[in-house]
Amino acid sequence: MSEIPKSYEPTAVEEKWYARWLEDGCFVADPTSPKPAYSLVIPPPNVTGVLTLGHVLNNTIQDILARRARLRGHEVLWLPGTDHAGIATQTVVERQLRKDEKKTRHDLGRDAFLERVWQWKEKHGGIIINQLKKLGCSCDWTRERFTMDADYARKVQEVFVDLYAKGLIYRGTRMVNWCPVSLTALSDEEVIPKPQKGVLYHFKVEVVEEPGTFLEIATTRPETIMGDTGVAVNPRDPRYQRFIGLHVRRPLPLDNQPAIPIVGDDAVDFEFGTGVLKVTPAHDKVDYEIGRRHDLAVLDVMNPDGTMNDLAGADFVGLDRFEARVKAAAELAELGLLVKEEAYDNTVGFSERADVPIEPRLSEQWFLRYPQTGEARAAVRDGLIRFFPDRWEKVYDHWLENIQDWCISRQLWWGHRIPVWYEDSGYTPETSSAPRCQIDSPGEGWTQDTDVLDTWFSSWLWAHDTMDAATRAKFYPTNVLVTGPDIIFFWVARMIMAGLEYTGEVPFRDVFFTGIIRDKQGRKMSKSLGNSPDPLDLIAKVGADGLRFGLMRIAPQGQDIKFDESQVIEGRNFCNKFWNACRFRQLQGPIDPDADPSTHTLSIFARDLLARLDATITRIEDGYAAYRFNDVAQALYDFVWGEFCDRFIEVAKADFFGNDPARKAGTLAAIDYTLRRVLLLLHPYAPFITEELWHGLGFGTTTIQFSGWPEVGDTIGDSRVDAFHAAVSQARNLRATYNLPSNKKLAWSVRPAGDWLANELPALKLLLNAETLAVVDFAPAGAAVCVTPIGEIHLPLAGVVDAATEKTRLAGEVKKVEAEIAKVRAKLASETFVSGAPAAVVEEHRQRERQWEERLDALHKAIQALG
RNA sequence: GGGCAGUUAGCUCAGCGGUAGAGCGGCAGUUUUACACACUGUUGGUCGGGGGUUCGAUCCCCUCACUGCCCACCA
Repeated sequence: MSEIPKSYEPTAVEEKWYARWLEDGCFVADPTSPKPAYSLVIPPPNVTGVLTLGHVLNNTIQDILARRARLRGHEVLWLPGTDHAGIATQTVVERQLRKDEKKTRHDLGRDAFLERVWQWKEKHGGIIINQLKKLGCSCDWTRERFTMDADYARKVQEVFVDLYAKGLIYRGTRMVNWCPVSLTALSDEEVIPKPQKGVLYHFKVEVVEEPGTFLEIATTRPETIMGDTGVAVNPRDPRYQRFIGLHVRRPLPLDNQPAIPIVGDDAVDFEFGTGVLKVTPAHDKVDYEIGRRHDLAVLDVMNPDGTMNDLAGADFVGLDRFEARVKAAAELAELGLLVKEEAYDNTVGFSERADVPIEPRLSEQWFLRYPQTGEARAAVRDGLIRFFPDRWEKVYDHWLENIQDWCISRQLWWGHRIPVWYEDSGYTPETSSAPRCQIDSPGEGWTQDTDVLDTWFSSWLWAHDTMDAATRAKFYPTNVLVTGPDIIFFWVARMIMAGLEYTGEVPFRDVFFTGIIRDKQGRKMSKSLGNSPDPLDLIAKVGADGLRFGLMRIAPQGQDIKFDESQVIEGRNFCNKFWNACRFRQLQGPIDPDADPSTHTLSIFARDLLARLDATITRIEDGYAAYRFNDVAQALYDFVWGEFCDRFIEVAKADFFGNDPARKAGTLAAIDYTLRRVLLLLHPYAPFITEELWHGLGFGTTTIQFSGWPEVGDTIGDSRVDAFHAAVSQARNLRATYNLPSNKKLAWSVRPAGDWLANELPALKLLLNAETLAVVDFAPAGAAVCVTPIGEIHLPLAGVVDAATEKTRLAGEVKKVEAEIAKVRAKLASETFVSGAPAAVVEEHRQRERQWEERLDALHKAIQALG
C-alpha cells in the first residue's frame, strides 16, 4: 500500500472489506470441514425492529467470539435470523393500517391482514439485518432464518402435535392475564408489575341474617363489586368466625342486590385491610381459587376490551373499567356505604407490549405443562451448561422449581396457528368427533383453531430447528449463547427444555448474560424517553470498530452499563492511535511479516516489549476464558497505547535516528513481530481496521480472519526498562518544576548508576528532549538535580536557580523520602508483623526500606555536591 | 415479603488480604519530523456508615443505610 492516511477513515474501509468478506464466503460454515466446530445462534431480533445499543453489545460479543474462533482454526457457524414477534409486529401493522386507511384488521379479514403483515415484513425485515452487517457481524447469511419460514413453521407445529400427544398440552378454562388493548391472553412472563399510587376504598355491607350489622371491606377495585359472588374471612379470625355461613347484601349494581355468602378461607390475611375480602371469581386470580373452593358463582361483568358489560347494571354498562371504578365509589357513597378512601400504594401487573394494566380474565386457552424441567435444572446445576456470571444459575433454578404451566395460545392473527381442528357442526360429546390435533386439515367440514401460539413457542426451538441434519451433526450443540438476562425465562430456560426434549442434548454449553445498557442517568434506553442513540449514527461518527471497542471496554461482566458517547469516542481515539502507530512503522521501511526477533540482538527495550506482549496475551487468554470482554479490551488498550506507543516507540525512535544498523534491525524485527500479533489479537474487537492494516502493512495478501492466533512466548523482561522510564519521568518533572516548556532544548547531564546506561544515552537524550546530554562525575554548578534509579540527572539552570534554592527543593524531597522510610520502619519494628506476616512480605518491606535508604543517601550526596 | 447486584477521585468504572488504579474531566505546558482523535507534567479518594476476624482489610464476616433489578395471589 502507498503511504497510509494521517488518520483512520472508517467508512470506506468498512464498506470495502465487508463486501469482500461476503464475496469470498468467509462467514459461510462448512459442515464437511475437518476443522473443529465452533457455533452459536443469534438471539433473533424482532423482524420489524431496528438496531439498538443492546443489540450492538450483544452482537459485538458474539462476533468477537466467532472471529476469535476462526483465527484459532475453528470452523465457525454463527447462525442469524429474525423473529416474527407476534404481538409486536401485529400491533405495528395494525397501527399503520389505522393511520393510513382508518381500518382495523377485522375490516380486512384474517387472510388479507396476514398478507399485509407479510408485505410489511418483506419491506422492513431487512433493516436490522443490514444494520448488523454495518456493525461487522460475521454471521453466515446464507443460513438466515425466520421463525415463520415454512420448514421452521412445520417444526413448530410438529412439536405442538407431539406435546399434545404426550399429554403435555391441554386446553382449559383458566384465569389468564388478559390484555384489554391487544385483546389476547398473555403468559405470566409478559406481565410487568408496576408500583401504582392507588386508592383503598373501605365500604360496608349489611349482614342479611342480622339487619343492622355491617361488615367493612377494603378494596382497590370497587368496579368489580358487581361481580362479587361472596365475601371471605379467615376462619381463624375471632372477629368474623361467627359470620361464616351467613350472607351479606351486595350493594351494586343498584338494581340487583342479591345476598351472597360469607365463606371462611385461609387465603384471607386478617392483617390486611379489615380482614374481610370481597370475592370476585371472574376478575381476580385468588378470588377465582377461593370461589372454586366454596362453589361460588362466576360472574363476568366486563367485556374483553375492559369495558363493563350489561351484567354490571344499567349505570355501568359500556363504561371503561377505570371510569366504572370512580362511579362505583360514588354510588357507594350515595348509599351511605362508603366508609373512607385512603391513598394506597400497590403493585399492578401491566401488559408488556400495550403498557396498560392487565385484567385477570377467565377464558379458554391452551396450556403447556413443561417437559424436562428436572433435567433442565440438573443440566445447569451439574455444570453441563455454565452460566456467566454464575449468579443467574440461582435465578434460573428458582424459576424452574416453581414453574407454572405456560399459557401458549394468543388471540392474534400473526403467528403460528394452533394445529387443532374442530368439526364445523360444533363440538358436542354426543354428536361430534373430538377436536383433532394434527398439522393438516382432517378434510371438509373441519375448521382450524383460530388462536396462534405465543411467539416464544417458536423461539424455543431456535437452537436446533434452524439447522438441517448435516449442520446439526457438525455444529450442535452450540458452544455458547449470548443474550440478555431479561429473557432468561422467556427464552434461555425454554430452549434448554426444548433441546433436551427434542435432541436429547443441551442446546449450548455456555450462556453469557450481557448487562443492560442504560443512559447516563441510569435509565433504561427507550424510544419514549428518546435517550437511545441510533447505533448507525454512532458508527458514522466513530466507525464500527470504535463503537465496538469503546462499548466492549466499558462492558463489565454482568453489570449494567451506563452509556455515554464519550466512551465510544475513546474507542475511535484508540483506533486512530493504533492506526498511527502502524503508520509510523510504515515510514521506517518495508515490513517483514515473518520477523523473528530471536535471530537478532535486541535492546533491553525490545526484549521488554516482547515480554510485555507475552504478558498481554496471557491476560487476554484469561479474559476470554472467563468471558471478561472488558478485561480483554483493557489489556489490548494498555498494551497498544501504554506499552507499545508510549514506552516503546518513543524510545525506538532513538534507534531509527541513530546509526547502529544491528540495533535498528532488532528493533524493527521486534515491532513487526509485535504488530503482527497485535493485529491478530485486536481483530475480533476491531475487524475492519485490522484487516485494512494487515493488507496495508503487508502482513498478508489473504484475509486476516484465518491467519492464526498468537501463542504466548517466553521472553524475559528487563527491569532496567522500568527504571529508565521512571528516571525520564522524574527528569521531566524537574523541567516542569522550573516551568521550562517541554520544547526548550537544554544541556542536560547525567551521572549513571550503572555501565549499561552508556548504551541507552541516545534514548535518554531523546526522551528528555535534550540539546546535549553529557556524562559527568559531578553535577554542574547551578544545576537542578534529580536522583533516579538509573543515576543522577542534572538540569542546567545557571541564572534560573541558585544552589540555595536547589538545596531547599532537595531538602523537601529528603523529607518525603524520610517519611516513607519512617513508614516502612514502623512496620518492620512491629513484632507482630515480622512474626505474623509471610516471610516474603516481610522481605518485600525490607527491600523497600533499602531502596528508600539508597535514594536518601543519593539525595544527601547531591545536596553536599551543591556545596 | 423473599432473592440478587451495586455503593472506590468531579464523571464512568477497574482492583478484591500486604505502599489506593485507569480513562475522561480540571489545571499548566507543548504543534518535538506517527497521532492535538496527540504528547508532557499535575490536581483529585479517612475505597457508603458502624462493628468484627487478622500482624495487616477497599478486599473476608456481621449489621445498617441508600440505589437498581428479579421473584411473590396481600385484596
